Amino acid sequence: MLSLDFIRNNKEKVLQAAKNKGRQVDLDKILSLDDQRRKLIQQAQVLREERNKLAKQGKPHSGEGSVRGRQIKEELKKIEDDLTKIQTQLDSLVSFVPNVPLPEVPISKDATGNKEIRKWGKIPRFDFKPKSHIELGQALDLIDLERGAKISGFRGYFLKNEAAILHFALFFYVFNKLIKKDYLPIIAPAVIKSLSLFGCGQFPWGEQDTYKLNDEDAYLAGTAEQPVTSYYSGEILNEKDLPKKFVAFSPCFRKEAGAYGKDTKGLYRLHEFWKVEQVIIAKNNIEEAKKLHEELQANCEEILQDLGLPYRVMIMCTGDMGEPQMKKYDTETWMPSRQAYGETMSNSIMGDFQTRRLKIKYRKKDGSTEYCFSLNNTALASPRILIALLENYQQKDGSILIPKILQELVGFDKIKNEITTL
RNA sequence: GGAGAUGUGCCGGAGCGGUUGAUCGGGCUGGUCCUGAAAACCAGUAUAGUCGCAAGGCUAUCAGAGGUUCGAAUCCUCUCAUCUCCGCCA
Repeated sequence: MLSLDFIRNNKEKVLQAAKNKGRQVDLDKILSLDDQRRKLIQQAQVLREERNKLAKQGKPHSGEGSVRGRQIKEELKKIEDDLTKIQTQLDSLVSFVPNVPLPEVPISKDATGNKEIRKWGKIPRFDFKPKSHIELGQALDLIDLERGAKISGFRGYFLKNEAAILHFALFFYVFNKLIKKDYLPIIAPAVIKSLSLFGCGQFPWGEQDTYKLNDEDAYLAGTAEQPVTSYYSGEILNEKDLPKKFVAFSPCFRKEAGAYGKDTKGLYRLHEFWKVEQVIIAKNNIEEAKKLHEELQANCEEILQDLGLPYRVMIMCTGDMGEPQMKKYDTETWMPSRQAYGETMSNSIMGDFQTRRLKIKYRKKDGSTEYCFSLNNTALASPRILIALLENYQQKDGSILIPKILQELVGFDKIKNEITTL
């Protein structure tokens, strides 16, 4: 959420940003509502002041004071009702104003405007017809999509045998790696309240992509970003404790409401997956935030390099970034069956967009307070990463090699070309 | 799921209709003293909104939302959270 002051003083900038992100906002309406709001607040304040003065005289029960008191009560009631209406309307409109991208972000309507900034690794050349992870999964009894659909529904899956072990080992490996870099390990709840979802900017835009439970205010998180960024909501942190770096693990649930017919086969687009996420709560300083953003980026690239998976890094253009974001890198990993890079990590600077909604501040040395900045990047999401892992490492004999770094953890160095029952 | 209790500032803990944003104690920050430290003493120590160039004023906030009243931390209703006991259960 942007502050009304910022909107007022940067009207053109905000308007342009919304346009570049393909969003419509009515800033004139917002500013005029804000004017009305402030007038009403002033009127209410004057009345309350008078009421307080009368009350302090301590006149009991009847007399002139109580007559005026009753008048004030009525006038105040009317003003407060008007104010509530305007405030509600204003809050709703402001909550829809997207964040302003940084100057270096390419301006474009859609994904075609994303720019590749870096590439790593060699795309494997197979001297045989490589299988997709679906075929491999079936041949080696690693993935059961049929029974997944039978039991869980569309996009359901079972991971079995070595794939199940690999899935676990990847999380553990990545978790430990980031702990060694002084990220605080945290396991986050997946059942969360709308506060978190609104605070992170998932709502109001992404409601149709979020599972709502039957309880009054309970949703399934789409990412640990939501619970973990909200962790300090309503709190004031100490400047000396910033930045707070988390490595968070949680299940993730997504309805994929807008994705019917997209990536319907295999492990690419699922309703339910697990993820290790990096989350940072930082000072309100864009230069520092950019450094941390690069750190988050370096971490996820290091993970792909450890795993020996070829990838490229994209800077996302205005039209392909979310509303809360100021700058975003997507890291895409090579997936042979797609003959393309597929998104595996997403790294964003949110500025104070989320922290303003969540009311996360920090106290500076001079005693004043300011909204924090928030950032987050995937560390590893599985099963999606298994696509790259299984497909890139497959061998002519039908087996699949395991990256060195995981071998000790999983207890084998290859998935043999035979159905194993572990 | 059933029964009961409780929710006050960074923490502990008063207050139970009328200058209470809130006694007091602790903590924290600054200062005095001291070779240094401790102790002691002095001062300061919430957040948000709003008006103002500023100094500063005003308003709101005692879990949250409503209500009663001229006036609410104090009374009423609902919600939420926590604790204890029973039941169930990884």
